[in-house]
Formats: sequence, structure tokens, C-alpha cells
Amino acid sequence: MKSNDIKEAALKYFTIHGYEGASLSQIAEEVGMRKQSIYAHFKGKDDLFLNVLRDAKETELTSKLQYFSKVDSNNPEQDLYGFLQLIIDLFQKNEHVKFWLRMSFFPPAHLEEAITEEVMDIEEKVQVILEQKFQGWIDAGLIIEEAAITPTFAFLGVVDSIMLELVYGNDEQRLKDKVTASWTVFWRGISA
Amino acid sequence: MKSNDIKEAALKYFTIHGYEGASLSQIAEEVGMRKQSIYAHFKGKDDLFLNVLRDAKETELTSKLQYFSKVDSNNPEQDLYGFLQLIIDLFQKNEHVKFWLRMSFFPPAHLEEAITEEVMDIEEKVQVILEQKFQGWIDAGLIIEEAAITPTFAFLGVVDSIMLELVYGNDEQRLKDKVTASWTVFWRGISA
DNA sequence: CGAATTTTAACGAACGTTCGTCAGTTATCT
DNA sequence: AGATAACTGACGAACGTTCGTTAAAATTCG
Repeated sequence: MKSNDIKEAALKYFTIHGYEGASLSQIAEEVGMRKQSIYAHFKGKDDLFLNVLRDAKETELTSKLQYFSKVDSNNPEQDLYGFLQLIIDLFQKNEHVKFWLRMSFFPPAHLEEAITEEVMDIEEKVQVILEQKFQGWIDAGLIIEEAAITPTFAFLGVVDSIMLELVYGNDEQRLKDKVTASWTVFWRGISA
Repeated sequence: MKSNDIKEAALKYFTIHGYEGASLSQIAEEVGMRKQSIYAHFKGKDDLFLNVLRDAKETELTSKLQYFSKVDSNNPEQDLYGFLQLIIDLFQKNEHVKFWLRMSFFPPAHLEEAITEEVMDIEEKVQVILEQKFQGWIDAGLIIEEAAITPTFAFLGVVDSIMLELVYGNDEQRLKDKVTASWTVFWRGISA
């Protein structure tokens, strides 16, 4: 399907240059066609963007949900650290994640509403699952006894900070060190 | 000085729409002049942008350095939590910070090198000071005995995650909860 | 002091370029 | 043959930028 090639190229340029900075000419050139031919597949720039956005959302969502449905151990240390590694792997092999991050926090103004809706949808689902997990571990006496929302938010914070370091991403060693540091302190801060 | 009005308006539009999405027409209109008049004060769009960038850098740097030179107590809990509050205050009353954050992580491609240089300069200075502080607290037995870089990186991670939440910024209560959660877990994870 | 001169800051008009988009035509492929 | 998807050509609008000009403010000089 040629539409997928277009979306792939669009993803690349939207990620690097943002919505306003990405031009249909560049995207078309990457695929090996003229920019007008894109209109045989999409209604226009917005339509193309929103399609890429939804693909990115699905990648993001299913990867995360699948991880937590797969692992079901009573080993929070392994599960949580594994999730951090999943994020790192996803980010490095899948351009969708960087695109998703950029558009989550700096969306094109005229599409902010549509984007925020999708972002909040994921955010909420992940938070709910994470909170349930933590509640289970608290009940099992595996981590400190407190409101489940506390380790949930703290962990989401660790995830965010690692994603930022991934975006920054010009120093592999620094990334490893920051992950190790954040994880060490976080785990000490919640383990019973 | 009219130049400052221009820079102020430019800061606003660069922050909201990014480099590519901000137009000189809009910026000029905000100040009450035509876009051509901007060229009496700046060589062009790049020159205007880099001037705004350097202002933002100075605000960012002096605020942070000043905080750590002012407080010199043996109370890391107070100092560190105060720093988080400083970040939040700065962000909410000063548009420079959001601009700085956006351009740090998603710079316009053709200015990436110049921007990265400025960003790394701040990053490094803050890290050095923070690491010295932590070393002092470790030596005084106030926090866990380990390599000073560990709490430093972990704390920088907390700062980053809070800044992201500030950018996201559509839920004041959620911000407070995330700050509280991250801080609680972090502090428990490093306090002796 | 007052006149002459330079500097500053704004302007309208226009430049060449690129943007996203639409219409009509040709080529490809079942 | 008919449908799909590519093409060429053209559109108005906006972009950043340069030009020449004007009016006012600041500076220099007789």
C-alpha cells in the first residue's frame, strides 16, 4: 500500500520539523512522487496528520497495554524496570513514540483539541492499569503501604523524564546513567 | 526600547507555534507595526530568534544559580523541595521557561547546533552545582551514602518530569499531586 | 543658539519562493 | 473498459526579505 509509504515519510518529517515545518513537497519527494499525488490518498495535510497521529496512538497504546497484560508476576521490581526498558526499546526502534511525545506537548494550535483528546485517552488508560497494579502490590505487602496513586504518579514521572532524555538523545552513556539513577532512587522510595 | 517589545511578542509566538509556525507578520502586529520594521532592529528571523534564545537562557541560568547560592543550609529536604517550587513559579510567571524547554528538545533544524551549545552550557553548570551540594549532604550524613551522581540525576529527572507536567498544564490539581508523589518517593529514596 | 547634518525607526511596495490545494489529463493495472 | 493513482499545470495566499522613502529625533557645526 502506497498510503503507508506516505504516512511513514510524513511521520518522519512531522517528527523532525513539526507540523508547520513539514512540507508536503518533502514528504512526497521522500516517497518518490509529486506533492499533488498525496491528495489521491488523503484529503489534505490535516487529514494526513491525523491519520499518522492515530497510528502513533495505536502503537503507543497497544504496546503499553500488551506489556502489562503479558507480565502478571508478583515481582514489581522486575515488571516496572521492564516497563522502562520497553519504553526505551520502543523509542529507539519506533519513530512513532517521538512523534507522539512532540505532538502531545507541542501540538499544532489549530488541531490542539483533537490531539488532546487522544492523548488524554491513553494517559488515563495507562494510569488506571498502573494504579491497579500498584494496589495489588501494596496489598501483597511488596511495596510501601500508602495511597496507590503516589507510586503511580511517581513512576509516570520517571517514565516522562526518561522519555525527555531519549528525545535529547545525544549521549548513550548519560541515558543509561540517568535511567539507573532514577530507577535506583525510585525503587528505594517505594519498596517495603 | 521597542526592541524589547518585539522580543517579547516573538517569545510568545515562538513558544506557542514554534520557530516555523511563528510569522513575522503576527509578531509585528502584536507590537503594532509592520513586519518590515522588524528589520530595523534585527537582521532577520534567525537573528531575532537567537536574541530571544539568549534572553531565555540568561533568565533560566541566573534564576537557578542564584537560588543555590542563596540557600546554603544543611537542610537538603528544604533546599531541594524549594528548588522544585522555584521551577514551578518560574514557569508560571515567566514565559521564557516554556520557550526554553520547547527549543531544547525540539529545536528548528537549521539552528540545532547553536541551540544545543547553549543548552548544554546550562545543563552542565546546574549539574555540577547540584552534584557538589549532594556530595556535601552525603558527607554530612544527611542522605544515603552513595555516588553523588545518583541523587543528582534522579533529582534532575524529577525536575524534568515536573516541567513536562507544567507544559501539559491543563490540570492544576494533577500537577500538585504529581509533584507531591514524585517528591515523596524521591525523598524517601535518598534520605538516610 | 540656531542651522545643517546624520541617525533612527517606521512605512508601502515589491521581490522571489514556497505553501497547500484544486482541476484536468495521462498512465497503470485488474 | 473502468477504476485507481499518478502526472502536469495552475491557483491564491503567505512567507521572509530587500528596496527606496519619509518623518522625526539626535548630533554636529558655524
